[in-house]
Amino acid sequence: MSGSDPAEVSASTDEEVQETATDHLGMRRAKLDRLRAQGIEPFPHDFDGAQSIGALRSSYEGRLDAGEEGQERVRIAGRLAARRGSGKAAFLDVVDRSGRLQVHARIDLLGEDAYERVLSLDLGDLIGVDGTMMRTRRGELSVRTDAVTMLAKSLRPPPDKHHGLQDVETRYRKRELDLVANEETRELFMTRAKIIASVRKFLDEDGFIEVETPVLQPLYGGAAARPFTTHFNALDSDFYLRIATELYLKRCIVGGLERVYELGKDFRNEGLSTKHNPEFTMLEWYEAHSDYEDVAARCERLVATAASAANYSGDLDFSPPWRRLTLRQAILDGCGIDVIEHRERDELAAAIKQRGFDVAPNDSWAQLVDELLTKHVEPTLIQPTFLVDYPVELSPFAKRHRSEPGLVERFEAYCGGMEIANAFSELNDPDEQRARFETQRAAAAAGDDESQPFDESYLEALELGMPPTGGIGIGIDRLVMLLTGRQSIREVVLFPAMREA
RNA sequence: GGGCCGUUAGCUCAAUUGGCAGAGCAGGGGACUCUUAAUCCCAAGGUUGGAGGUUCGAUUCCUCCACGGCCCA
Repeated sequence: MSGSDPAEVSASTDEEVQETATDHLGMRRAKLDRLRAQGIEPFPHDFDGAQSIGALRSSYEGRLDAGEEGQERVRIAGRLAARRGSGKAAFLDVVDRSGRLQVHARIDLLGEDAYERVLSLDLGDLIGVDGTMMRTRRGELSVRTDAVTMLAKSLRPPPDKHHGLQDVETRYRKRELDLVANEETRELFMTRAKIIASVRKFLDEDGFIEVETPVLQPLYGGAAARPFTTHFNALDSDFYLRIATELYLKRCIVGGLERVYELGKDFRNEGLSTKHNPEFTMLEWYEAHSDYEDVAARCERLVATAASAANYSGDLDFSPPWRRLTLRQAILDGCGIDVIEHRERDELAAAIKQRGFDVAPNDSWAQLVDELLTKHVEPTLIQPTFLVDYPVELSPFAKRHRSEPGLVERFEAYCGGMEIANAFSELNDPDEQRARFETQRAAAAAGDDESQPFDESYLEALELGMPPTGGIGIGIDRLVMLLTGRQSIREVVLFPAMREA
């Protein structure tokens, strides 16, 4: 944009401003023009040396009595959130990521022109403030300013200064408005970052290395889910967005990396709900020479660590050890049906009907078990609980149980009525893995669109030899929901998936 | 996919049986040198989500559509 012509700017006089009194954008643009006409750059390039408001507040804790003025020069930067008074002295509330601080602006310290510019600031403008620290007579820590700098003019009005932004749809679609208006939202996403940082630190300190495996995959796998499909132009072939990182991470274990983790997005082409966003953040780790018991122990320690990083203070008790019970026992407790006693499909279906529950006519034995788990057990698992020892039919990548026939060494972690983790002693016998893929192929042929595609290159990797390995996937968004007390995944994802407006 | 609820000023919310669509905040003009949801005075601000229908008259009743929330599948 070229420099504005003062002659043109003068056309934007007070009469014209008055004419468009409720044209918020127009009013703000007029002020922008006026600043430029005064030779003031409304979008300067930098503003060095601003202190964090939160840090400044802490450092003045217990310092300065009410009405007292300090000597230290300070500089803060943030968004103008409120203004009180005007005549010859005004109070501004400036908000940065760490908090809010009052600024006292006086005409005798700023001079008439600068004070006039302070009065013409709009709520939402980004400003820098220089001055000295003081406490008002009522004890409010404040900056007594002698220089206010426009850092970026805001051309749109911010949401209500007191009620914030309430409309859920707008909060999700325009998260920046939510972040500007609602301190709670800012805090939530800072907490989310602390949780994720604590997870990385925990694993790094335990000798894991963070790796990055393909998001775009020629074949998807590692979970029961439908994928997103895309076209790779240069290769002229269809690719999939990953639904899990599992198979590539185990290839890293085959390669000798011993302890690996990946923290990133998975994509599942399925419905949206308060617990499902189609792209979501997953943590998976794999550790050589471990089994699912070792993984469970690490999982409960990791979650407890994350809870403390989040300053969690709710009703859930994450301290290890968590409750452990078998899947069989959990379903028996939850609905009085012993799924292992009824190992045949029709037999189980009869038992379920006898209990008065519906049975979908085409569900397999495994699907019936999964249905019982999801409907009757999962909602009751509030305190952290490991359900252990799953049927082999539900777990194509888990190693058969060392003592229980027909079961695999697998657990799922449940908390707050939600599944948050899924783990197993990894199947490393390539021939058995091949047989499991064959079973999946048969399921696919029978119409199961969540079955595992046959992955020959994964089998080749296993044939090279994978050490005994334990692995896990943890849903990070759900973990954040639990640790921040949110009921919807959309509250903890910055920009959740939304239908086009 | 089904059920229920919602959509009104920039934001937060009202509006009686179907009878001129209102307030607070923000924004505009003015007063104010310790306010903090500042206060006081004045003026302004609307295609009531969209399209139809019923009616003399629709924010209100009906149908369809869009978007969202909650619950169910």
